[in-house]
Amino acid sequence: MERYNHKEIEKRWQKKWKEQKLYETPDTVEGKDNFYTLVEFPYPSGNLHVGHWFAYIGPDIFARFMRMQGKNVLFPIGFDAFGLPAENAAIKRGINPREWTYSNIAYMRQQFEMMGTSLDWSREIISCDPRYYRWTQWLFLQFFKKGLAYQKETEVNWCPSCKTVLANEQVVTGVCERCGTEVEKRQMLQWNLKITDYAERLIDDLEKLDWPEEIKQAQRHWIGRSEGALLTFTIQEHNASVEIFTTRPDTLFGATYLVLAPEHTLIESLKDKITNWDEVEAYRQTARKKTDIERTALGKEKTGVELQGITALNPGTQEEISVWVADYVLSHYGTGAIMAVPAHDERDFAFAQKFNLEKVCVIEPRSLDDFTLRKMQGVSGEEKITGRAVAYWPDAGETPEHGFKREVAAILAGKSVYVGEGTLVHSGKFDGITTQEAREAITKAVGGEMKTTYKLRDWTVSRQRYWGCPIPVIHCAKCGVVPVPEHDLPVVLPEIDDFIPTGNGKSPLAKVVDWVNVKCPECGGDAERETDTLDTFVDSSWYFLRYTDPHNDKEFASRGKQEAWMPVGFYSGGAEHTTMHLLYSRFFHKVLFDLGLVADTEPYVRRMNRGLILGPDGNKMSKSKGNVIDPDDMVERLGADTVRMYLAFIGPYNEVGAYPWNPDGVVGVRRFLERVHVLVTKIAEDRKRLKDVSGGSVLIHRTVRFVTEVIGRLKFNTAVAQLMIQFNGENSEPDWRGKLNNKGEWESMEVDLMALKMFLKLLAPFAPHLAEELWYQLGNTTSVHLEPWPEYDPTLVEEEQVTIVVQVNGKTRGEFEAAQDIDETDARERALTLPTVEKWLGGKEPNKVVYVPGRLVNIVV
RNA sequence: GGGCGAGUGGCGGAACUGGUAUACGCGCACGACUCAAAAUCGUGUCCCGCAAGGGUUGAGGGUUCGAUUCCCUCCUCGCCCACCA
Repeated sequence: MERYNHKEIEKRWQKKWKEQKLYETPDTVEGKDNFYTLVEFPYPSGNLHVGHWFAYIGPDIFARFMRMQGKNVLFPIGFDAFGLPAENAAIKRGINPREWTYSNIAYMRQQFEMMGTSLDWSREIISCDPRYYRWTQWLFLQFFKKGLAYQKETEVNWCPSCKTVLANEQVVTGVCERCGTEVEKRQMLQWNLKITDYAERLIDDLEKLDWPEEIKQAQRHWIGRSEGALLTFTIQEHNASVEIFTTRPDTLFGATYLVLAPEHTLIESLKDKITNWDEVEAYRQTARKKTDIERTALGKEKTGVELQGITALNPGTQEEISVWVADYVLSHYGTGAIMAVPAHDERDFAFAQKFNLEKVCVIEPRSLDDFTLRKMQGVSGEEKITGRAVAYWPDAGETPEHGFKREVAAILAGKSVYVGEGTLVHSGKFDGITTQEAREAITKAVGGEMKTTYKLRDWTVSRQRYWGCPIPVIHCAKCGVVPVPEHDLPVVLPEIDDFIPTGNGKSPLAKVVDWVNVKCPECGGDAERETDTLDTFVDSSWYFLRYTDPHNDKEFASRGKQEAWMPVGFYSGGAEHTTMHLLYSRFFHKVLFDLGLVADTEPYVRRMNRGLILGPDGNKMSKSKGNVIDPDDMVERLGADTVRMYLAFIGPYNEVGAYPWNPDGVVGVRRFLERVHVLVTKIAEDRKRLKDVSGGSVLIHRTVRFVTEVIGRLKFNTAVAQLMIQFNGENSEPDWRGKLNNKGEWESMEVDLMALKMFLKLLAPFAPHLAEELWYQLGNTTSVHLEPWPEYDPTLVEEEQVTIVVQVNGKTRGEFEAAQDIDETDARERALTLPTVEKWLGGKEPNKVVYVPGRLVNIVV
């Protein structure tokens, strides 16, 4: 008998499947529903690591399962091929980015094939292919025409030493990754997409999605909706005003100063009136140099400068208040200016403490409840009280009520911050009303407006990089920004040799004079091409649509083909894309919907973030740590089926866990597959042992039910466990598979052919090569992967006889066998008469008996 | 600092809507086969205890006849965000 030769088996079937085009998906199949399974397309970094395997194996199992369930399954693949690493490789090693990318893709393709994935390669897309990015450009133009793509001075990371713009990932703790120089902020004219216009819909439409709650929650936080008010403060004597945003207009009467962000334009316009301009300007300069990290890391200590010579009028109190500039106010959120209420905001409180500014308390907490007070055990037994903004220990012997009063006194005296709700005080005619009522009342009274703001900022898509999709616009001195006419698309990325940045912040493309200089499509005069390229997140914001119609050269995807497949039924990917890619592509899809280009407003029905595979030492795999598992090597030694099945077995696929690769764990799976191989091969050699019994054993039916249910929930690890139980047999069950004795010879038992076939079908999604091999060995002549998924017999899986557990006071003291549907009276009777139970009762009468039908009796004494 | 998630044997993990905690795999121990070893197969394997029995799902409290599961507090780890007015 031949040993389990995984190399030979896997290679042979991979070739056959390819010849048979087993996994090519037609757009429609008579009598079958379509189902779209998607995995984020990979970046062609060079080779597939174990993480890629893990990423694709789960969905591959699922896709194979869905196919056998009778669905016409789209499971496509492509490459997210633009991006920085290709350009870096070009600069460092003098390789052409295109060649680098395409040779990586070629290598990765054959690795994917080795995995035994059921991907449909006929629909492959590559985002750096002009046939693809032509449509990226076309879509960009649709955004532009709708006013959703615009140019604006936007902040970039600038390395003064390399004289280049840096991507966020090139800035490590505030310094340039390459040269270690401190990174500066610099304003540059950049293309942005107006995602903020869609903020509300992006939040509201989350409701209807079948996504894990934590992903939705993360997106809500990212978008960051907050309800508040815009209030206007006039600048005394200078005929100017400042608009501020606050979520707490009810605290207006406690606003004792204003703070402007260093970048606020008003500062510049009041230059003449500000008497300490030099000081102010110096502060602004320092703030500009600071990176975000510095602004926050040194962060707790507040800094700022008063704008001397100007004051503002608090529209509530009509009192003059001072105006400050401080970098704890962010220019890009709200209006870039705040009213500071030190008595009721922790940051303002800290600032006021430092600069000795007045604090006016305008809210009085009504009761303990306003503090959301909690009593708890302290270290030495005393009680600690926490409120929204306070946490303190009452003095010895003090009751919580005393502590509360003391704290209220501290708040009223301006010695403590209180950010909770309560009743207004020191607020003129508004005294006595609740903070909730006051929000709108005060806003109205001072002529402000209620306003919803979002943390979400517009999406800057300009990149000063070569290896990206060219932005299809032309700058004409006369006509301004002119879109490239659609019939001139694609704007092809020119082949160049010099990828070194220009030094003035422009993309290397700016040096390609022939390419840059064009005639204006409108006036025919001299004009220049835009030299920025698009963020790669733009490429990946619509790729799932292209898969539905990958070869279309008339449209980005025809409406009919889209509708055959969209929306994506199941989308699997990494947790790192929760707020970026997932949000961007949802935004894209909504815009396309509004343009009448797609049918749904949401692209993905179901989303799952997968876990992470760690090195054997429990750390993230990295070359420097030497804990990288090379999948090629594992496949060589153990076979793709083993690696696949081990990855399925390693932990629950639908949870964002981190699973260490255990080299010893893999051998367990390999041993299992070897046993399966030996068994089926032996049986196939000795056909007369096969017995075609109708029905199959009870165990196989239960296994079918279990595996079916669990694959649907993506708990592949338990499915594998059940397949092992099935194969090893269960003591209580008649052995379904025959048995080998110690010498590897058959005991004279017949094998249930039906059960064996069902087993191989269940195995097929996990170990597709081995299952196929054994399936043919049993005499079948068509692929196991084309078989319908086995069905279980519901009458067989229900147990008539069950074990009912008997507890006394919640502790298990015995059990008895009974019919599944035994009624309460009988169950109670049986339980009470068990000798062990009688012993534990010790003659006492039970107080109560709880009966859980078909499961347990709990006797309480 | 905030948000989200997780803590179960020596290890990865299982346990459906609260109902026999530790399935399955690894490891380990013993046994069979072998001259021997590897491989393979079999048996055992949460802890304490000779046993009867008792204890155990990060710690403490609560709800319940019954809690890994629900609630509260705390601790630890992971991820994301980080002065968002």
